[in-house]
Amino acid sequence: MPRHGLGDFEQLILLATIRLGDDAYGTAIAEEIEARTNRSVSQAAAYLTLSRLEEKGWISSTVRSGRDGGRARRYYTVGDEGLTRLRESRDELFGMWEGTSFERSA
Amino acid sequence: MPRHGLGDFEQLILLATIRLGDDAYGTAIAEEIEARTNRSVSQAAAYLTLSRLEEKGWISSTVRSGRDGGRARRYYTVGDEGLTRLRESRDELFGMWEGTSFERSA
DNA sequence: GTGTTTAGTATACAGAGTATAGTTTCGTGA
DNA sequence: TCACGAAACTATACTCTGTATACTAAACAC
Repeated sequence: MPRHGLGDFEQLILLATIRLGDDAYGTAIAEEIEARTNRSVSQAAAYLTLSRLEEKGWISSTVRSGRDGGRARRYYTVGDEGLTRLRESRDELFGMWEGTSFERSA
Repeated sequence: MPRHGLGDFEQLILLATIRLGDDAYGTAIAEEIEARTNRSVSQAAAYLTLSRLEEKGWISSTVRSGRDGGRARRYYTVGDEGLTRLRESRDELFGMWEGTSFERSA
């Protein structure tokens, strides 16, 4: 039973990865989501979701040494598959939100 | 391990219920989602999610006889808890989407 | 009262979300 | 030079959500 699209957390992970661009590694991704959503995100949750997404081929990663020393980091990039899924999720969600009186603002 | 917020499908179900207003019963909710998202939704998926949401107290339901005859239907209404969860999900998602170059359009 | 349609239920299982705990790698300073 | 701490990442376990298949119930038409 393959799933239809993205889970809600997967979506946040992909968006955070895109946002961070060249600096998207595990801990930073978790912090980006925390910062923008006021929701606490454990590192483990982020890492586990990242590796599941990588297994599916929606993102890819490479290890690069930290520039300022420190332990090497695994940096992530969202691939074409991931971008496609994101667009689908966006269309579904925005289509349902539109015109609900919830659509914007607080 | 209670969950943080709404799953993606739960969100669609709540939004469809709000959209349909006075005419929100199981089959119609499934069809509303199909119509607005180009995604196929089985009735069973909709009913199961509706009853789970009701168990949590985020929506409520009453049975009313169909006006045009036919089998009686169970109509759903989103309660305060549900509305609150929806707002939270909206804020999280829109906050992450904003400014990603994915934000709008096709 | 059989057949058809619409509405809803039961069950089972895979997949996504979360928590707790642990390991590895590097820098620092005694 | 090695103990310590911090940052980055891993392992595992478990629950909640998502999905599919199959089934039951009520009303209508004939």
